[in-house]
Amino acid sequence: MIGLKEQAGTYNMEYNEKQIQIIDSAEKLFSSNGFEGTSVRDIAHEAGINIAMISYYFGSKEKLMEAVFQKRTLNAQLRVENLMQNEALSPIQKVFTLIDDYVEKILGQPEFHKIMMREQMLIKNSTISGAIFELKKRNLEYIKKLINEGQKTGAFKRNIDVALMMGTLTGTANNFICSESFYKSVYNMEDRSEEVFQRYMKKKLSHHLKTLFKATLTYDA
Amino acid sequence: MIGLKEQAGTYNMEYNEKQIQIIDSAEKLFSSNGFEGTSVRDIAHEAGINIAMISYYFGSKEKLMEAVFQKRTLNAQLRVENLMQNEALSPIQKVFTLIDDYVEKILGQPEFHKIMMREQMLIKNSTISGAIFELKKRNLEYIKKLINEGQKTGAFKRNIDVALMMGTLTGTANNFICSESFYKSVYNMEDRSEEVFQRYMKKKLSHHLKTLFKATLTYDA
Amino acid sequence: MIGLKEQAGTYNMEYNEKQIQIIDSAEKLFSSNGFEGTSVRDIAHEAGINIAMISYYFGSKEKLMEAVFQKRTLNAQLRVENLMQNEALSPIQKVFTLIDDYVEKILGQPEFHKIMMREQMLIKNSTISGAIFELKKRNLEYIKKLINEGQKTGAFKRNIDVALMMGTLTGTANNFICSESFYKSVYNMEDRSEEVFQRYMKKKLSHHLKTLFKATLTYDA
Amino acid sequence: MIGLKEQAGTYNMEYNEKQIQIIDSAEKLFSSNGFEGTSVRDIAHEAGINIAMISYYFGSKEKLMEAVFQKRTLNAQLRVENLMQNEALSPIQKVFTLIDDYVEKILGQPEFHKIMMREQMLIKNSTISGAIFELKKRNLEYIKKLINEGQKTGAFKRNIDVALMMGTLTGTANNFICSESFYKSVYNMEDRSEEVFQRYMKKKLSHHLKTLFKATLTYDA
DNA sequence: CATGAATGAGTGTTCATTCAT
DNA sequence: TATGAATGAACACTCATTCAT
Repeated sequence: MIGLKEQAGTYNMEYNEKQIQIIDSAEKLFSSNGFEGTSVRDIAHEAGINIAMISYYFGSKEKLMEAVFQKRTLNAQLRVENLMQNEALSPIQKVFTLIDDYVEKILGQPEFHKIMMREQMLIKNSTISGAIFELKKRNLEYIKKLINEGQKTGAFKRNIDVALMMGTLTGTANNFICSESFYKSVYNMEDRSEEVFQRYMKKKLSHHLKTLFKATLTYDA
Repeated sequence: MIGLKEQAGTYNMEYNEKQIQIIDSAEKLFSSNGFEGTSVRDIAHEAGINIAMISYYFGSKEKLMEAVFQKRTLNAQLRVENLMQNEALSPIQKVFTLIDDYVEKILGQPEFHKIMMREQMLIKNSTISGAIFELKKRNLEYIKKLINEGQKTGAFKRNIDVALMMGTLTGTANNFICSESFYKSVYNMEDRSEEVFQRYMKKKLSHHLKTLFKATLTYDA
Repeated sequence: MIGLKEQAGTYNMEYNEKQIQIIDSAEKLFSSNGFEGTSVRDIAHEAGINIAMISYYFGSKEKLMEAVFQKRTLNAQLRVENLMQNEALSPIQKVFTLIDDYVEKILGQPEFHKIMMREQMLIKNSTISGAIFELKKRNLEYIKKLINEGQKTGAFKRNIDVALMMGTLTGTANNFICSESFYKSVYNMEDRSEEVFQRYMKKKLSHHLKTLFKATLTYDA
Repeated sequence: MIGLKEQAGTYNMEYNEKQIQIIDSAEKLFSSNGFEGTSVRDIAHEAGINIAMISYYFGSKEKLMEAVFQKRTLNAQLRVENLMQNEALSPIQKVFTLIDDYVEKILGQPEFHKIMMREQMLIKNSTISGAIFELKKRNLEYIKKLINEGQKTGAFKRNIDVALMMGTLTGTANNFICSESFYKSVYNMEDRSEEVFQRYMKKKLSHHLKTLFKATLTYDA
């Protein structure tokens, strides 16, 4: 309990092996079965630890959820910021990089993003949904700047709804991870390994989004 | 229990007043609080009926969920079929109609679509996720035909990934209903009535998707 | 664990600083929230020591309780013995001194006496309730002697039930500490400091009991 | 649950057989082992009912406690009121009746009064301790009137602290039920049946208190 | 000598469901 | 047909205690 208070809310908290085990198991189960659909017993069993440890380490099931969230969100922000400041890339190249990054991230960690989606969907505002809100707002600002850049140089057309474009990016990717089996069937890849399928889809999804964005950002209707 | 077996799985089942009350309450609560986050007691209370009625009428909480799903999905299919057969519309007009239809439907019944999303996300295949799968497959075939039509007339370019286009349509719309409060904030409409905001967003979202689709379908990179 | 066995049951055991901290915190919390209502975590936190120390020093929560009891009871006995042997006082003066002593003791350490009351009430015989039993028996004998003295000199009337008189003394005082807020309200002293109220009540209670005892011991019905 | 709300707080609530079983078992166990020392599982087992029934019928363990309290307190008040209005009795006769009543009640239901004592002792104000507070206040007023009556007729002396007299009455009786085994030993009645001992002690305790009160109320120091 | 980590049994409560009527 | 009563399993969480260091 003592350790708990010291760590709560900090970003540099370092988890020990058991805590990481718990967080990973929680991530997996939350995203498979939902927050409510996952019991602390399930998590403890999956992680191979005693039930009481979860309360011991994280205080509560919800706090554990927050830990899952924080641990994963941490680095995402930094990457976007760096990209924006890279002056070697043209606006459209930046957009493409953004797409590649996002597709890579979301297809590489589908479980985690499912959790985030689920949290967003809830009406009652959890700590987490608030954090997601802030994250999106920040990202929106960065991307707005990026689009503006392109518009100034004439590379992008005017009248672009950046928020909805962002919604299309995340929405399309989220849609994919929620419908993996559907896409597997569509592309006749039911028998391929998960890895092969994922690599294939990363390419496809990335290409699709790039086409989409390039057309929309540059094509004058 | 007797009535149950006769009804299960049929499409033309007619529900009595109480059953409809139950289904409506269930839809509302499931989408607000999730499937696991909603208790049968909550549903019974919301519907103003006895707890036991739910098991009595629907057999189980899950079966009730299926009933919610079936009731709402029923008509959707017919509309798509009709649209496809309408020879008065050009392919792009059909695409636009499809978009309008979908936006109208999803923003008009966000609760229901949230349920569907949640079900899709689950790993363990429920009856419902299977039904969603089939629904999507059918829709995909229709839309593929529609795109082909356009490609034949030269209105649409080649190399279009219809499945992912569909994913973009549904994904963008789903993303919106999951992030309503985010968009409200982005468009500075926190103080507007729910109705006004919804009407505004229907237009915006529809326009965005049309631009997106027109550019992507017709612009040759 | 090693030190434990040596200490258990002895009367002259000397506690170190930490142990005294623990005992004091335990006394405070036990009397506020009851034995079952107090967790070792609470005690550890109150005492500012590690949870494990309690088991380490005292073996168990119950043994800690016994330590609380023993520490406080130790000196009480000696004072009664001394009083009885004081030949300078008349029987009624001894009774009055006894009353003053008891009131002083019980109002000065209400927490501790609440614990004792609680232990006495329990059906299942704890080590402590046994110790209380013995304590009361010894005290009864002393007081019987005292009353007999007075009866021999004719100062006290015959037919006095000493056990019940003792019950009245302790019962009245105990009743007070269990109903402090009631008495505070009765005497309109809600706003006075705890100290002022306690001093006031010591006087009142002492006077009341003296009147009671004098009347009962000397008044011939 | 529905029935619960209708009944809560009412005085005329009628409990069904199972509810009474639960209340009786709860009373027994609470008074033996304390509130915290009694688990709902214990109560369920003692009452021979399912654990869940306790929450079902009473909402919570605490509410059950309140039910125990309310059920028993109900009639006590009425009896005191009636006694006060009885014009056939002299003040001292009323006091004696009060004593007889109280002794009868408390020795007849020692378990229940132990619960009340325990609740009173707690620092954190429960609903019950509040109810006890009110009960005592009301009773104090009645008894004050009674004493005043006696003082007007000259039967009782002046300068009587009614609150503390009441404290002596309840304190002495409470002390007895908390120390039954002590008194059994004192009066050498360890081998007598519970019934015989109780009858004997009712007489003794009643006599003691009457002597005490008569002496104190009438003897002019 | 001292403690953070860990445990398994226990807590009160809520769950979806079934039973008796 | 309809329901209040009842159930056993499960829930998140806390407990006093022990262990490894």
